[in-house]
Amino acid sequence: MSFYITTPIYYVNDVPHIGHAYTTIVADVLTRYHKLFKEQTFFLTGTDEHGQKVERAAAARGVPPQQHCDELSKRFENIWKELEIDYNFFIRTTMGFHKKVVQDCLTELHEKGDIYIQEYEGWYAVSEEVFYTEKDLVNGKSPQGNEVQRVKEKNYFFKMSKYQKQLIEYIHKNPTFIQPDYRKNEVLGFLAKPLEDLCISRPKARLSWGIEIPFDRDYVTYVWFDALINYVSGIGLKQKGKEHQFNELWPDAVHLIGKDILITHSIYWPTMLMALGLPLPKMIFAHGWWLTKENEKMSKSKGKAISPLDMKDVVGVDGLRYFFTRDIHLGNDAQFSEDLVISRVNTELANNLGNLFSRTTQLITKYFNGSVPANTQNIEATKRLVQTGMGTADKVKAEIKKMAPNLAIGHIVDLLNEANKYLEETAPWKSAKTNLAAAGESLYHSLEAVRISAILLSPVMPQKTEAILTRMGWDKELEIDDARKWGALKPGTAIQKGDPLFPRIETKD
RNA sequence: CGCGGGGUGGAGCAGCCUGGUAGCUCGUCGGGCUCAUAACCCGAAGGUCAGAGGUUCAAAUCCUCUCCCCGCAACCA
Repeated sequence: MSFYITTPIYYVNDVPHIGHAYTTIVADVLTRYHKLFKEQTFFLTGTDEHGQKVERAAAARGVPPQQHCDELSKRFENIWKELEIDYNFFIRTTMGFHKKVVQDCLTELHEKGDIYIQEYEGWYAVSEEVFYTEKDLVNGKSPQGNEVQRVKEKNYFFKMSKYQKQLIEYIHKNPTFIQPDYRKNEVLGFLAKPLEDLCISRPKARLSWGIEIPFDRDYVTYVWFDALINYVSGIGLKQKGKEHQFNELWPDAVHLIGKDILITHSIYWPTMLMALGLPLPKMIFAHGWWLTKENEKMSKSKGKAISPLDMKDVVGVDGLRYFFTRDIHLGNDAQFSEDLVISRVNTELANNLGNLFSRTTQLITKYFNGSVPANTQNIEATKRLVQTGMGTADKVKAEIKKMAPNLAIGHIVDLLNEANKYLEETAPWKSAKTNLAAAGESLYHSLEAVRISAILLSPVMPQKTEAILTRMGWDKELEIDDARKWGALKPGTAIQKGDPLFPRIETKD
């Protein structure tokens, strides 16, 4: 059992924004969880680099398109580094091996008869270099108001329609193939109408920045063929020596996407795979959007106040990762604002986790010379806490398997709440004066709650949780089994005091 | 009749598929504690679940209709 997750490849010309960051962070968090579960994982992301926009942007700058892409692609790689994204491979559609795989796929489908050439007529706006259909035209001109002329052009088409019936059957037989369920219904609704075939080429005369069609050197392939293939080329399809890796990973593939590209991923891509005789990915999961407080989609024009990515400077990278994972039910839309981020981070990270850790370590320092007290279980309340704590790891795992990281974190927060209550109930700051053993017991178990929570939160906040665990002398490689074992922390271990790991963030007003 | 999502105490949401005392977080109010990052703990107020009709012993939950928000609308060379 392995876990292979992909993000879409981002259009290299785009400035990295909240949407890119959200998808990528969620993919990273899920990957790290599966690693914690000791599964083989593979996380693929990258950039989509061909097409007219890139060609034009490069020309406008007076640089070769490849150089333009090299520079812009780096912006994504750099920001992923900042956001602690730990991908296995960063694919770029301009990489040689990828082009080769795309061409091999095109050849295969051409030979099979699933790609054919056909002549079309349309209205061409010379100044814009864009084709329009009859219904696009406004008063006989392009939507931008430019002159259009009638032009004929030949292009290659993929026989998508041929696989429509097969795809519908597949979706019915595999109810979790497209998630959430309501997205599956949306796709089935789309498939209720006859599919048209997919145009997959552009003549070089109009677009040269693309992958050349191997059986017709006057054309390059366009968008979908170039881009979607990355999901299989990136893990070794049609590459010598990588067959094993490909076969191992591909059937477990999860495509994490935004809901805007649901149709391309749930219809174009599966039919392409069917034509290529490849199995379909295990799951296509479409997530929702972050909206403004007014429930509007975030856009550059509207969100001028604060860039969501700048939130990492306010709440830290781990704080932002926590918010993205915790504050939204994967699939749905949710609101994003500075207030919401700060509030979530303050209540759950500063007040709940940070403060619990802080009070526990300070009491241990004060009454036990900074070394972990004995693990006894004589107090009634201890048993209840242990009971909750032992079950947390499996609850977290179950929620992650259901693609519900927000609920997974919810179980961890529950444990932390329990621990805070426990501390209140057992009041070691009082009992230390009359019954040191009882105080030690309650501090030991409070600390265990923190240790287990930290291990279980490590996929979400790699840096902060490492800092917590280091302070309690826990330097093992993290795995979920250690979060199942209540009492694994060795009595006598030295605890380091330190500054608050999650300082409260003060709001301006 | 384009497709889809949503309308649940002041705010943000869960619950709806598989009907059966309306739940969570924040906020508000009162109390406790004082180890801790003005944190932590206990308690309270506050909702006829957008509206109407229907099915049912029973509906936020199923069906029908209406109103209101919000997205998407690929391919279309």
